[in-house]
Amino acid sequence: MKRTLSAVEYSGDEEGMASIAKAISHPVRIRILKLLASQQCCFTGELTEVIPMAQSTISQHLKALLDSGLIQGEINPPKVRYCIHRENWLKAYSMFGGFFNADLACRYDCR
Amino acid sequence: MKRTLSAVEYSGDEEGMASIAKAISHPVRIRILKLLASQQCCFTGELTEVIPMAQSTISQHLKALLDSGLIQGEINPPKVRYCIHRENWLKAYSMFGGFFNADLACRYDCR
DNA sequence: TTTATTAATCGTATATTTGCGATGAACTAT
DNA sequence: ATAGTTCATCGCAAATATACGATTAATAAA
Repeated sequence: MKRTLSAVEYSGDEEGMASIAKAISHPVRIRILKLLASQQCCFTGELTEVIPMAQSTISQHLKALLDSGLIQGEINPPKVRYCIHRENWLKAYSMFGGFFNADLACRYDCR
Repeated sequence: MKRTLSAVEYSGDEEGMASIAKAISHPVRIRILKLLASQQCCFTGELTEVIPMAQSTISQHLKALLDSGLIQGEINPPKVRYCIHRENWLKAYSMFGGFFNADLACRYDCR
């Protein structure tokens, strides 16, 4: 890609929000998160059985979620147990809540 | 891309969330939304002056936001006035709020 | 040690996203 | 009618994302 020389500078907030949003911008990752969040305790790789996708693909999506910080993984050989990363989950909650706050946005009607 | 024949079926919710998330998965689109949301009244194309990016690129991002439903545009020749789409904005608020609801997710600690 | 299980990673193919300049469309003003 | 303004769209190039099968790594079980 032809990249701008003087690239736009974004705030940490802007990049953070975008990064979390990107993590949940694919339906299968939303499903994975819902599955993990609905487990009483945490979840392992039965995801592969529940979601009709190649194991490698699901592993890739898990990595994306890990990188976003929304989940965490605990190695439990030969299995790996994934679960929601509580702290970051709460952060995301307040992040999106603050962003989509109705009071901040569109105080006046546009029409 | 080699596409799965029997693609995973997603719920409307899953696709809706993913679609909105994708719309805000780029920092410049977050900035645009923040600019629009912070305007007392609505905004036009001064975005081009405020954001150091080619006009065509910004137009593309605006289109992406339009398609997501998060903003709306009113043609006001030769200008176009963009603003937050209040109703969909509120929908997004409750959507993300419900998703990241702390009670639903991670009731138990994983470690 | 050998075998089985689980999951990450590699390599590859294809699709999508991102960014730009150039052009075109729509409308105003002269 | 002509020129100017604003913005969308086109066409291109490069980066990223997505999906898969094959392989590898790590460990448990035999």
